[in-house]
Amino acid sequence: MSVSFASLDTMANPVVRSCGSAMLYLGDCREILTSLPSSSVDLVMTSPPYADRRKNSYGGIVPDNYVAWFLPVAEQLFRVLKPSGTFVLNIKEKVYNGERHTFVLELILALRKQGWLWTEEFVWHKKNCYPGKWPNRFRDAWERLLQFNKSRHFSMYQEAVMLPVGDWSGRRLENLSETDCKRDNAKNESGFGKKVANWIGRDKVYPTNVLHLATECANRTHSAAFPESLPAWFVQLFSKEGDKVLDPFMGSGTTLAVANRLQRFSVGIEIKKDYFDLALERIKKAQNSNSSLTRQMFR
Amino acid sequence: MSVSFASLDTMANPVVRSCGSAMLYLGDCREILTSLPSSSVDLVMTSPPYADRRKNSYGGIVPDNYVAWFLPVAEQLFRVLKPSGTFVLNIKEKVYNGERHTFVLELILALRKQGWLWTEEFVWHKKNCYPGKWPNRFRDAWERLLQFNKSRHFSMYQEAVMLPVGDWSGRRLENLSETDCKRDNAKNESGFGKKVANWIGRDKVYPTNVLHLATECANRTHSAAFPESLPAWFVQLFSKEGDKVLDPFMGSGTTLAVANRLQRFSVGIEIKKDYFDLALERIKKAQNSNSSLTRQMFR
DNA sequence: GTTCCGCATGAATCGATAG
DNA sequence: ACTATCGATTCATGCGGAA
Repeated sequence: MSVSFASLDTMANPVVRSCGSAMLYLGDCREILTSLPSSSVDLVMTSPPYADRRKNSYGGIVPDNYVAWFLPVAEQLFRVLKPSGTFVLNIKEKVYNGERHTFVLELILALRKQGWLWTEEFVWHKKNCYPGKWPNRFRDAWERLLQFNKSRHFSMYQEAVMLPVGDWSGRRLENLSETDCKRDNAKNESGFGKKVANWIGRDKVYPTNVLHLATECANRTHSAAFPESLPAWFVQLFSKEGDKVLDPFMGSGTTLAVANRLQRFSVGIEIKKDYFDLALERIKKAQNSNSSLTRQMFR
Repeated sequence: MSVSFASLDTMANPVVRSCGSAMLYLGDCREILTSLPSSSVDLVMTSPPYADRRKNSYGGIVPDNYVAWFLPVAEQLFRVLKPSGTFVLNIKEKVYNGERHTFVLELILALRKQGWLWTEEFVWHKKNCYPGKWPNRFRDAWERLLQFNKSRHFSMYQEAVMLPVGDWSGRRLENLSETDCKRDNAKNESGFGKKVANWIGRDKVYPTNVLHLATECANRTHSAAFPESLPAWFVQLFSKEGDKVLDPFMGSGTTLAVANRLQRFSVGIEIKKDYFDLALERIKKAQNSNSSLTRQMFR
């Protein structure tokens, strides 16, 4: 592991840290993105501040201004993304005055006008979503994962995210005792999904556009924005080893840590210093340890 | 069960059949809706014909014209719905030229301009979705269930859709063991794991806005677009016994049959005669038998 | 009567072929 | 070129027949 220091002389207070194959920028992504070369990124995977509830960063964007605020960023993402690349946006509108806000819908329409193709909308089903009880509403247990592309011919590595056959969740598990479950789960920790398939020893099936992942509560150090298995799934699906993954709203660096561990080059940008430091620390650790990714669960 | 004949003298070829507490209209809902009284319906639950690229198919609505086609219907629905009522729209955009079409997004925006409140978007996860394999896309396994209201104060009977543990009797063991595995793996700190154990002693659990239902595809008697448990859930959630439920795109009458069985008054409109006949026959049968609703499964 | 296995069946989508 | 049609692909589910 090597840590070096670099500077961008076009900016006022440039801070860059590289750690292995990861590069972390501290600053406003609207600025920093302009310094990245065109058509150099294979996958942009990000969960922008609003979905993260990080209201203080980026001046607390109110939903009505969200589209206008996001479009310049998206324009840069379009530029730095390879023609065969993919842009995955994790977002979910909140309730305002009793309604779901429409800024995500408007964002999709605006991005298309910008030239993006709205290829797909994945659903992330959060199994253990935030608890709560309201008289006119149930708990929100899903988020959008919007897939955008520059071209209809983009890179997709479906085999990398294949699943054990559906029989696994049905009859198979029924016959196993509880101790069997525990034992096999322990095995799974090192395998990141593949082991599960081998465990059954049967054919694999392709997943759907619905992702079943539990939100991680295990990590105490940072408020888990999303589980590692979420970016891991998209990193494996839309990039291969040696590709470059970009997260312009890095946060605590979940996407970067995963991309790094999966042998991708990664670029992260974060405007808040405490998050930046957190992410850097995390990448360093990931660089050293062989800690495994959390097991993914899809159905 | 009584079957009577009525006529609407404002229309050219009016056909109405009433069967018990259900009333079925044969004709174009844009016309027939105008004959229904204002503020008389508690729940509109419908799954309109999807926009389709084939002209021969039902309705033959081109996606680009979908919003313009739907708005007059929605205007009438707004009129006939009670202020405390709810409008649930089951819809999903298909892929056109490699992209998800945006007409659903545009429809939501247009409906809001019409005065509707976009209260919530439920996700119906179709566990057994249509098969297929493509180089750039996975199978589509979810549909939208858009909830619209006239007012922020609408009727909602959450207790009616709470998930009784008893309903799981067939698969409870599987569910528990599965969840136990996850708990052990996640080392959950928030007490979520304990909750799982409490489920056994607890009577009921509130659902989320994600519904897990399989499509009833190969049902010999009738192959419905959606399973009965889907409308059953919303009928129970947004209406009570003696309320009036309307489906302006009745199809084979799944929603009506369910509403009828749940002691609601129901009104169905269908433009195609073969579907109309099918629905009528179905209501008659439902009127006679005490067949239970398909078991619902949420996770 | 149970359980198990085989089979038809979908609110799908792409790419090639035909008009 | 642009649109309509068709074949190939794929998998959870319910039903019927077999053990």
